[in-house]
Parts: sequence; structure tokens; C-alpha cells
Amino acid sequence: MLPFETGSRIRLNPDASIGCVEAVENLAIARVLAEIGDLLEIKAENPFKIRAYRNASETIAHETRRIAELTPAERLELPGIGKDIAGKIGELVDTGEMAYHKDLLQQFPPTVLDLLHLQGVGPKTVALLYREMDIRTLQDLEDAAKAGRLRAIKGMGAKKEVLILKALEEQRRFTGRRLMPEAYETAAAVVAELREHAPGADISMVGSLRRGCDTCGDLDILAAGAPASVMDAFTRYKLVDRVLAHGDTKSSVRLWGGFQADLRLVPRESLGAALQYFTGSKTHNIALRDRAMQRGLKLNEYGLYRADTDEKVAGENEEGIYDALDLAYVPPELREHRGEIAAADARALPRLVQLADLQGDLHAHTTATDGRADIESMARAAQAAGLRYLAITDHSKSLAMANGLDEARALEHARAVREVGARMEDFNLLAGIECDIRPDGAMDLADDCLAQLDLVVASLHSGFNQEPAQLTDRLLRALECPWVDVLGHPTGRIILRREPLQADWPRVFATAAAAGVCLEINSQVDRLDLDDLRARQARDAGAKIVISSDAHSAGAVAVLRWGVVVARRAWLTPADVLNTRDVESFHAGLRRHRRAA
DNA sequence: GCCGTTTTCGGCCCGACTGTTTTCAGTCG
Repeated sequence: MLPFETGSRIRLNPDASIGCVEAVENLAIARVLAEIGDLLEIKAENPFKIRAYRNASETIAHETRRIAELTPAERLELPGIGKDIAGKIGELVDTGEMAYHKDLLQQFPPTVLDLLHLQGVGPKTVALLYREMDIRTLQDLEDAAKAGRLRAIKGMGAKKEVLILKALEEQRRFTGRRLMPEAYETAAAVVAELREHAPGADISMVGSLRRGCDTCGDLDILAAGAPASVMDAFTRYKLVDRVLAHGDTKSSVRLWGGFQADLRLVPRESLGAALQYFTGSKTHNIALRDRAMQRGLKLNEYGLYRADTDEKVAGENEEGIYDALDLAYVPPELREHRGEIAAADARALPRLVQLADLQGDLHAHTTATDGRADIESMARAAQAAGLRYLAITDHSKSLAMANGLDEARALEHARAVREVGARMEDFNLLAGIECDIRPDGAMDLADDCLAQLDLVVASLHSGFNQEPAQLTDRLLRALECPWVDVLGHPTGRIILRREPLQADWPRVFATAAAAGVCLEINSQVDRLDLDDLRARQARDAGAKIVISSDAHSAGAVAVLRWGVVVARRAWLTPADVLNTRDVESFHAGLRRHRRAA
């Protein structure tokens, strides 16, 4: 998935001229290829050709070197890039345009690509809507659906109209926000640029980025002790599309791809106060200012002052501000006004879990199903990341698209995993499975198969439209299976695309706690499931939590950091997270072994 | 369109679910 909006809003380089390659970033190239894939799909082209463009797009989005700087021969070596696509990429890099992409956009207005991203609307529907009713935009579609005109099209009915209106409403609710990790990567690039410009200054991300929220509206950046020229460096940054405001202490820009970024400049002596102020959250800050007032103090972005004399009490660093307010330092992830001020007052803040606390990863895929790397590569990557154990948990047979394993293949795969594990030093491989929970709550694989594995992660991958009561029963039945150790991505949410499933979560958590089943925080950047609030709820219900990568490639183990952020926002300590333990005590904490004990 | 060859063309993940049918098309994962 690419972090950019759809449509023709990409202009790779507005002043495109030959040789002007700097602005053609990998993600922009990847997006052009992905759009070609979408447009070809609407044209009902050869599905393998469509996939070829999408594969090429994925490759480029994940390539760490800058494609624009590679030679044509080097580009050809990238997986999924052949002569044809390599040539088109070269054209794009050299001229800022790709004729093939432009031709396709002549045939379909770019706004139809927005339709394609609605839930339940695919390429056939988009083509039909465009050809039959000249529907080009989301607005056209909404008007037609509201007027009941869509049902006139063969194959569409009143129910489909309702679904489309619902999808439109969801999309509206989500626009303007992005996944936090994407925002973080973009902000990190801006910060790096500014640091280069002002090496002596203190430049950092603030706002929701620093608090670790799972989505981000705009990028807030703070510069303390930087020269005034940092504002020019910011507004002239290569990925700036439009300057919205340019002042001495505050500037705002729109970046290519849609992010708004704000830069604030404060004197160095105000660093702490400004960090505190711009990190928020708003409700946390209000409570903090209230506390200051009660102590005859006032707090703003420049410092903490005595209300009567304006004498400065604190402001150079954040710790000093909290200290002057008789509070323990509150980690940014907790600043949501969810009890952190009372806890800081009582010196009872938790010691939050950190990435370095994790000793194992309990959810990973391989080429046996839909992963990109083999068992050994996954294991080596986990080991290189500093972990001591990894569970290989490929899909079960219901997930046919992912080439899910049936009982025989699952056991054969487990043998292969154990064989690789036996060869590794100071590292444990667990042979597990991510077993589908069928619509009726039954496990996708037979009990005697699950019993022979080291770890069973049970997950929902279909039947998301069930009623809450039915869904709850389904989950409770899954928890009854004695071989289920972990409930994987429990709520099924896809951030910015699919809301968490509506089930009786307190009941599910309580049942899991009683049965000894762990709840997963899935670290995939568009899942982060459980979310912070539910993870805290689950812990409070007595359930153990695991933080897992759900990695589908060797490098993807790195996403664990985002799962840890969620855990921190959930107030979790290392003791709450089962995979902070060494492999022996981890095993001992698993349901299957607790049962035996 | 890419890949990997039995080196010049055939293979490339496919089953479940839903809303629309009246035996299926489209979407999703």
C-alpha cells in the first residue's frame, strides 16, 4: 500500500526539465506504476500484466536505494522489473513524465481512481459506472446513489446503493489522516534535512507523531535554537508542493503526496516548554495548565512562569516543567489525559515496555504461504534484530488466496521449521500456525494437528459482516479450542479503511484471560490491532498481551517498533507482555503448557 | 509484463462471500 492519495495530483516535478531527477522519489515512481495497474484493471486488461505493474510498484516502494540514482542495468536487476518497465521508469526519471501513464489517463479521468478505493467497489463497477452513467467523481457517485439512480444499472440494486453510501461516508471520515508510520518516515526526512541545515539546533517531531498516535493529520516539527534561515530551508525543501504560510516563527507547507507540515521556531531556552506545548495532547495540556494555575504559575510554549512576577521557573527541558508542577515526567505516549496526571502526581506511572524488552516474535509468514522469504531468512532476520526466538505461523487452508496450509502441509512445514531451528545457535524457532477462525467459530485445522504445533495464533480473515452477538459467540467458541494460544489481530481493523469489529470485547477479554489465551498487538502499520485502548482494557481484564510483527518478509520484523508504541500507549509494562520473557518462561506462560502443569 | 527456462513461450495464488441472479459476477483477502 502506498502512502499517497490517488488521482492525478501527482506531478512528479512541476518544473520538469531534462536531468531534473531530484524530485522523482521512489514512492512517486511506485505510485505511477500502481496507478497504471489500477487503470489497466478498469480497462479489464490481462490480469498478469496488471500484477506485473503492481509487483514492480511494490519492489520500488520497498527499495532503499534511490531508483533515480540507479543505472538502467541496476534497475533491471530489481525483481519484477523487466526491460519494458525499466524503460518506462527511465523515461519518468529523465523527463518527469511517462507517456504510457498519460495515455491511460486520457482514457479515464484520474478521479475515477478514487472510486476504486471505496470498499466494495472494484474495477468492473468503476468501468460500468463511468460508461453507463458518466460517473467520474465521488460526488457524482454520491448524487446518483442518493437519487436511487444506480439501481437502474444491471447488476446493481438498492442494497448496493446503501453499501456505496456507507463506503463514501467512511472514506470521508478518514480523509486527511495517514498512517502514523508513513507520517513518521516523511517527517524524519524533513527533520534530517533541517538538521543538516542547522546542525547546532535542536530539531524534533512533536504533536501526534511524538505521542505515537496510530494516524496523523499533519506533521508538527519544532526547531529550538535554529537560525531564522531554517524557515527558508523548510519552505524550499525539495518535496514541498505549496507554501501555505511563511513567517519568522511558524511556517506551513503542503508536501507532495498531501501531508501538511508545520515548523515552529523557538529560542533554545524554551525548548522544553515548546516540546511540552506542541506535543500535546490538547486535553493533557489543559489539565497541566490548570495544575499550574492552582500553584500560582502559568504555562505556555515559552516556559513556566510565576503568575505574579513573571519570573521563569522552568522551560529549558521538559523534565523541569513536570518537576516544577510536582509531577513525575510523563512519557509522550501517555499524554492523552487518561489518568496520567494523577499517576504522575502519585509517582505511580508504569515503567513502559520498550522495543529492547522484546525477546521473541510470535507471528511471521514464509514462502510456504504468502510470505516473501523462506524459513531460514526469516529466522536470521529476527536474530539479527536482536530477538531470541521466532514463531513461524503461516496461514491455514481457508485462506486459499494465500496458499494456506492444510493439516498435512502444516505438519510437513513444522518439520521443516524444526529442522532449520535445530541448526541455529542461540536462537529458537517455534513451529506454529496462524489458523483461521471459521464463520461458526470452529478452527480451520483439526485439533490433533494443532496439538502437534508449538504455537497456534487464531485469527479472523473473513465473515466480517456478522452481527456483534454472532461475532462474539464465534470468538468465544474459538477461545474454547484448547490449542489456541493467541488471538491474532483481534478486532480485524484496517486503519483508515475498516473499523474494528463490533463484538462484546470486555467479555472476549475476560474469557481469554480465564482461558490463558494471549491477545495480540499486531504491529503491521495498517493494523496495530489491538489498539491502545483495547490493549489496556485487555490487560486490565487480566489477559496477557503479545506484540508480534506479522512479518511477510525478512525486513518486516522491524515493524515491531510500532507495536511497541501501541503497547506503551496502552500503559503496558514488560510484565504485561509475554514475549518479553526468555523462551523457557515464555513457553511456561503459554496456555498449552499451563494446562498441562 | 516478468520470469525462467526442456532458450522462445507457457505459467503466473484461488476460494468464500455477497448481492444479484434464477446459475452468476464482482469483490475481497
